[in-house]
Amino acid sequence: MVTECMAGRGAKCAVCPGRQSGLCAELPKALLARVAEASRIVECPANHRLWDEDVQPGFTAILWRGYLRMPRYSLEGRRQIVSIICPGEIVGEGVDTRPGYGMEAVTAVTFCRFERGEFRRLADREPELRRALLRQHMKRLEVLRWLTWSLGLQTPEERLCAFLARACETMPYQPLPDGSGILSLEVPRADVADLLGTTKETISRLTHRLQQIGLIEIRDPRHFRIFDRERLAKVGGLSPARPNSSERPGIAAVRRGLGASEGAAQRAARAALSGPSLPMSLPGGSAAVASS
Amino acid sequence: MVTECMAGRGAKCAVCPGRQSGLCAELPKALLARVAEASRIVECPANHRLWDEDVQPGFTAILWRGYLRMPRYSLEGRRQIVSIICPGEIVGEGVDTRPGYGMEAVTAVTFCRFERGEFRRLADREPELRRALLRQHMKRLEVLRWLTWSLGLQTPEERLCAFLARACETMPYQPLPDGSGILSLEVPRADVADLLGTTKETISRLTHRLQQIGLIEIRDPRHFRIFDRERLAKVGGLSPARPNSSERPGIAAVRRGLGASEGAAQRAARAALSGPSLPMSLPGGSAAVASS
DNA sequence: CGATTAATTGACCGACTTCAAGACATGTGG
DNA sequence: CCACATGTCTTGAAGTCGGTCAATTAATCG
Repeated sequence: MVTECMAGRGAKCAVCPGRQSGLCAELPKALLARVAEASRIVECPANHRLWDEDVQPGFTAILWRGYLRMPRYSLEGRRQIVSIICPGEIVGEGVDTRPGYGMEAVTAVTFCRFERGEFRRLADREPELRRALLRQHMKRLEVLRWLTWSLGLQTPEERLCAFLARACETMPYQPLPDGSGILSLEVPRADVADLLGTTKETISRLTHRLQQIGLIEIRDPRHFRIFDRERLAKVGGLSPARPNSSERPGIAAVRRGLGASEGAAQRAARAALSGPSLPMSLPGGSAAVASS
Repeated sequence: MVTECMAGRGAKCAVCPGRQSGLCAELPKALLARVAEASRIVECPANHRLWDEDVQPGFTAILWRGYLRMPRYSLEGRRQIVSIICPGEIVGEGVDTRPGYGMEAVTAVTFCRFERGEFRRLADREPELRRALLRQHMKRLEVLRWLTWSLGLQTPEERLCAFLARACETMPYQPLPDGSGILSLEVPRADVADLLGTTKETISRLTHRLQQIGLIEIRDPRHFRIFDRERLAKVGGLSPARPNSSERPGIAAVRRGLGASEGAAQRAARAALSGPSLPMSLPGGSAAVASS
């Protein structure tokens, strides 16, 4: 199942797609070399289980390519995906060592593998690495908080919009001259559903609804044409107003924009109006205010 | 609003209720003294806002007494509480510095306050503190993951049971000779509702339903008599996680035993029947299997 | 190609939200 | 001590979103 690829030690990072994002992007070159030295490259196919929910992972990894999911099951056998790990992110070190959650490859993946304790030993010696690690933890926590918030008080429709908007930053997205772009959804419907706390049926219905109202176009189940990313993000409650997003945003930009929604005062004012409607309800037919 | 209490430096930890739990419990005495030296004690009343959602907190704190909540609002003004902080926990350092989330006192609180950077400087010098801090982060992440999972695929009823079971560990709980005990719910209904992603009405209805079936008894809105913690935990689905020892007594026991009422095996069997029912649905009227 | 899996679409219905009003406690001032 | 206000909690009735079940179509792969 697991193939080890013995690329030349030095060449590793040069060809790593994750080099520019996530943890590695934050490290100075000398340190990066030392980190690379301690690891080896591994790849495994889609749906491979990196570790089971009741087993402590014996290693740490930095994801090169592909996507991981972190599921937890209910007693009835239903599944909630607690996070999707994207290229450049680190897994297993400190954050993911609690039982109850497995780790599986959504797609075929390639990653840098550090044996047990290796990474921690490095971090103990290198303050720079430690700080980068802490920032990674914060990002993970941040994303998880967003998901919690979203599951708590957004509709599936809003969640899907938010998901798609973020996918434009974290998954293959090819901009077209007219401002739209093609998003390759690397994650199957079922996984999206289980991440967003809904069902595949609902996901299907919603994507088609978004198509009806002209937000997206479904070319095939895995490829959407996105017409208006900002509007998607807005419906998804990500960030009402983005200051100056230069093109080619990069992951960091999303994360930053994520929390910076609006001031407390503004929010309080709106709440005081007692208007219970969605800020940008979709014509399609979600609750919205409609009647009155 | 904020009262500073100038207790004698040395005496601080001796009288701190949080001394035995959370971060401080993990530190060696000498280090603890150094940590205490760097802080001062502050208290503030219920509903005081420690910081706003769009403001970076200028300090770090270890909670002595009382409870904090971490809310995030939707655009319509609805609120999701992303975490409840209990005595002994640390806030503001690294984990809570992202915008979008405020921090408010649920009850009157007392805490150890470290000025900006003070704590981080300490952690940079003290590996022990760093490790303890990391463990704290993991716990926070763990709880948040549980909440995410719960919001994703538990019913409000199950969530409430889980919440009550955990409250028996984190809030004043007085055991009675007959095996039951009195739980003082320090958190108002509205906060519980916003934590569990439901409404105060539903919380009210559910507590009364739990009373009807004899799981709890409502003495007054803030005090419940808990008859069977294990069963509560089970209904709440709290078993899969935390085989980790060294936890406070009680919750670890959930995994064993479970009495004659119903075992996991039985439940699994039911699930296998493709019965879509709740694992321990209550007579009150939740789904149940019924038809077939 | 047939066979298996993924995605779609439709019909049904029930748990929860919403809206609204009443009960209950607590506090304030006259 | 009562009247009144305020806030928390409770209870009822109605409406609906989204889950479940089921059946069809599309994609994928030996």
